[in-house]
Amino acid sequence: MDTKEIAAQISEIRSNINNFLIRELKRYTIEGLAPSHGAILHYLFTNKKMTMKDMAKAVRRDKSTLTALVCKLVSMGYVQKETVADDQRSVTIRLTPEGKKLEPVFREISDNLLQTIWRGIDEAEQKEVMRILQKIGTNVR
Amino acid sequence: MDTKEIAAQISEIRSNINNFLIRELKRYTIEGLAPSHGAILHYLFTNKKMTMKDMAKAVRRDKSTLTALVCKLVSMGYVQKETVADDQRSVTIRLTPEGKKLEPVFREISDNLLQTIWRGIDEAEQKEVMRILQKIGTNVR
DNA sequence: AGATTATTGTTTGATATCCAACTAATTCTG
DNA sequence: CAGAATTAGTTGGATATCAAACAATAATCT
Repeated sequence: MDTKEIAAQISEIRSNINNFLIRELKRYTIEGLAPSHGAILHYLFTNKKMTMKDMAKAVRRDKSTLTALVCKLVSMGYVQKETVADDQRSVTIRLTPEGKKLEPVFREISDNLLQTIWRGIDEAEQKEVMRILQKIGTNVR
Repeated sequence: MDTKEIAAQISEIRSNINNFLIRELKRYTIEGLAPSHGAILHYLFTNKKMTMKDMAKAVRRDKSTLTALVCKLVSMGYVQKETVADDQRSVTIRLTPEGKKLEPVFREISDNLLQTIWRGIDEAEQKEVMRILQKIGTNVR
């Protein structure tokens, strides 16, 4: 494949990964969640509590996008918001008990995805491609 | 970088490429066009005439998305539509004279992008990463 | 302390995107 | 050949996304 098609290839892989995740979420009957919501939950599984600002940075989305995404997670009962005592501007988000129940499902979906992506690609190749992708990432930043 | 972060890395690179293209398009005073419009034009530079169906497949977008994208290009005067004589369902699109003028600009933007992406990555590495990305692409399809 | 500046999050408006339902035209089939 | 099935494109509805404008609070400076 021509090296000129790198952008198209990256774009297609991203799109396929997205579809994979949406399909998997459906399969586990978690309908209506997008990968971005999954990313938020992912961070909450390890962090317990984060401000909107930090989460926006973590999931690399605009703060206004995060407002909408979190709003949906709250309405679905997976996440709750609370204002910070010492800084009334800040809002933290955390998992509800219902949200915590999602962790094993997400872990499994994540494992499935990684196994699918790296199928037939040995560890040395994986490391090599990650190294170059990181370089590309900084190049185009 | 951990191989588990492949999805996030792919996603970020795509996003950065998109931003790069939007920035470049602005720089050349082609405001209001998204990379998807650029992809359509790109195919019209080499193909002269394509049906909506074929173009949707080429740019990997839903046909309804293509309707909207082409609609915008038409309204901006870069593209024109015409129904096919022997199949009244089909519509072909082609560049207007105004649209043809964009070719050198797009060629330059495309060259800039490729040069940016591959900076400091030698040809063997480029080939290797493309090979593995292609494998990933089929894995996750 | 009071005024200015910076930060945090929400709201609003615009757009790309997909899916499902639809229309119109063509092709297939019995 | 007439009815059924397929195909090409559009329309409508939903959503993720960003940027800009805004409100509220905190920090800084004079």
